[in-house]
Formats: sequence, C-alpha cells, structure tokens
Amino acid sequence: MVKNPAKSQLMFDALYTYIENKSSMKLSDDERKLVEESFKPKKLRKRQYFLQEGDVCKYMGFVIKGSSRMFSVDQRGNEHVIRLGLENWWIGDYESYKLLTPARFNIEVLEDTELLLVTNEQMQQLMDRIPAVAAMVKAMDERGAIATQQRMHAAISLTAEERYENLAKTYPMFLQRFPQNVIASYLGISAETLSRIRKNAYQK
Amino acid sequence: MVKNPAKSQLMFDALYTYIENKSSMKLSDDERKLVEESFKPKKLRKRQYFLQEGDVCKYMGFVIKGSSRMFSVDQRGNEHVIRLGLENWWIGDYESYKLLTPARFNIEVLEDTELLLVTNEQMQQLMDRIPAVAAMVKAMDERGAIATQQRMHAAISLTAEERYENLAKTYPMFLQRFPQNVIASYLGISAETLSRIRKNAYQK
DNA sequence: ATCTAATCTTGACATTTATCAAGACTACAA
DNA sequence: TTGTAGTCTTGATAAATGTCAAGATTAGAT
Repeated sequence: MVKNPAKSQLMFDALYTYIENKSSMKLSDDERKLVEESFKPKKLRKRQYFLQEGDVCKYMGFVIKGSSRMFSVDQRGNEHVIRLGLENWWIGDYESYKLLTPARFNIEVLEDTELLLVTNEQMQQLMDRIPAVAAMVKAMDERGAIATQQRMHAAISLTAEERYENLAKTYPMFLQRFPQNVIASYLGISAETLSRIRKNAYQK
Repeated sequence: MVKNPAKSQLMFDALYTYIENKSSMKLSDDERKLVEESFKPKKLRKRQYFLQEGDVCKYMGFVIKGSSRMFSVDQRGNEHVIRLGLENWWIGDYESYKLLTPARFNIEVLEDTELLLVTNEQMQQLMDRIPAVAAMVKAMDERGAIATQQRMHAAISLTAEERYENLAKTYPMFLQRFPQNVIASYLGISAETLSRIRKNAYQK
C-alpha cells in the first residue's frame, strides 16, 4: 500500500520524535513498530477536505507537512475558523472522534498536506501498550486545556485589535502561513476589519 | 482538625459518588480512605476569594455546595468571567495549578461554599494508586476538551443573542443560580445588552 | 418593617465592527 | 505573457454593542 517506503519512514520519524519529546521518554524498536502499524499515511492536495460536516471523524491526523483549518458554516453561510493546524499538530474534530457523533466542523487543508491517521481504538491500544504514548497524550491534554483556556480568555476579554496582537505574539507563524481572511475568521472578525487593524498597527 | 466529622463525611460521600460515576468503577474502602486522606475540607463565605490573581493556585477545589466565578480584570478595570462553578464541578486556575505559575484569574465564591481541596502532587498519587481516579480524570479531561471546543465555537460564531440562547439550553441552571451581570460577563457582553436581549426574547 | 446596597431596566448617545461595493494587487496556470 | 481567480484594501453606510446616567426593583441586614 505504501508507495514510497523511504519517504514514509521519514514521516514516522517525525512522529517518533514528537512522542519522545512530549513524553520525555524513549521509544524502543518494538514500540516504534507498534506505532508504525497503527498509523496510516495519507496525503491530501491543497483544498481537499480532511473532514466534512455531518461525517463522523474516524481519525485524528498527525500533521507531517502542510496546513489546515477547521471551520463551521453558520445559517447565513458565513464560515468561522475554530482551529488552525500546522506541522506537528493534530487535526480532527475531537468531539466527533471520541463520541462518534456527526462532526459539526469541516477541515480543509490549505497546502498539500501529509498526515498520519489513527483511530480512537488504535490510540487507546497504543496508550495501554506504550507508556510513552500514554504520557504524550496526557501532556497534550494538559497543554490543550491550558491553551484553550487562554484562547477563551482572549476571545472574551480582548478587543479585536488586542486579539490580533496577542495572536501575533503567541503564534507568529500563523501570520506567515495563513492568508489574512483565514486569520480574520480565526479571530472572529471580518477580513475588512483585520485589514484596517493592520493598517493602524503599521502606522503606530 | 475537622470540626464536624459527621458533616465532613457527607462531603466525601459526594466526592466518592462523583468519582464512581465518572469512572464507572467502584471504590473500595481502602481507596475511599486514601481519597479522604488526600482532600482537605474548606469552607468559604459568600464573597470570599478562593484564588487571587498573582497567587499560585496550589489546589483544585471540588465543589460540594455553592457557586463561584473565575474572572480576569483588564487594564480598563473591566471584569471578564471565564468560568462558572456549581456543585460537583472543579474550580481552580488549571494553568497555575499545573505549572505553578502566578494565576491570571481570580476566583470568588458567590454563595457560602464548601469545597474539598487537593494539590497536584496528591492528585498524581491518587491517580497512580486508584484506577477509578485515573479513569475519572481521563473522562473529565475529555469532557473538558469537548466542552471548551463547543464554547469556543459559540464565542466566535454566534451573535450575543444566539450565545444567550445557547447558554440557556446548555446550562439552564446557570440562569437560576447566577445574577445577570455575571451571566453577561460570561457571555462577553455588557449587562445592559443582556437585559435588552432578554426583553426581546420575552416579547417573541 | 425599614433601610441600604446590589441588581436590573431603560433611554440617549458613542463606538466598534459588519456589510456591501469597487478597485488594486498577487499568484499561478495556460 | 496574459488571463483569471483569489486575496487584500479602501470608502460609505448599516447594524450591533458599549457606555453613561437615571430610576425601578429586589434582597439582605438590622
């Protein structure tokens, strides 16, 4: 199934490194093998969808390369970006993945993207069998909880301009990698308002 | 130290029930004893602070009885409610608790409140020794991640009126237990705007 | 029961942000 | 290189929400 074993190996190396870093533990060769057997490589071309609203999100994807946005579409047809994804991040609708409910969100990749996919059951097995994976998931959950609390705080407490400055400080790479209309949606403002905020900031 | 053993026992019963429900596991008598030795009962009177900005949040508190709000104060002196707490919820600044950094938030109880306190280290030990506690924490983390994603979505995607209706559906008890100015702050709007939204909704 | 402080409502007005429309700029495919 | 679609900027205007101030209502304390 894997067309290019050499390249695929590089993809897994990125995942091993990630697990070892997040867990502060080493993976044995056997454990690496287990991981490799559980994750499925997947490529998506620019503009393709990783997930469509209404489908069940069967997989979480570990991003080897590429960028993506998770968004909802409201009644008026406006899109709202909930999350952005880059290399070494996970993408997926967590609620749908965990509960196997229809996803509320769409996930579209914005550049050609390489992923490693894993189901919830596979992940549970890996956590049971590999301490480093269990530790990684725990560390991720903690970081995730902290990050969302911070973002919640920003969303409620800050003005649009402050939210932009906050983003520029916290995730400067976002401004490099994502077009402005996507950033605007992530901040919960219109593209025009962001354009004006940037103009103001520049003049200061 | 405990002034009223009989009453204190009732407090722990609430916690045991909570752990058993969340984990879908039973606690043995020995395990209950371990839990009881780790948690410290605490009472706060209306308006007292559980945590003040700048202090380290040494404890997470499991709420037996009472209500609380976690909020930040911005440069202009405006308060922003990040989280609300009721019976059978946990309160605390998770970031400060985990990383032992100064808290960004204040937590004030709005009614006379009874809590059970636990430090991060104690919690880690309990998780290591009691499978039900480990399972409870995992279940809580998952629920928490899902709930925050939903709230994030609401904050970014919905209008003020839609956010209020969403809250009324999701947490109707909030509207019973918290004054409107607190609810308004939780929704990220002014008390006046919430008052007008309610007037509108009533007229429909 | 009365007083006081807190909460809630309402109106007038200010500010922020969205919306719509047009044109400028950019990137990429043919 | 040119054309085309996507992106970004700018202006005019509309809509949503905030701010301030005053009065009404409610809850608690004495």
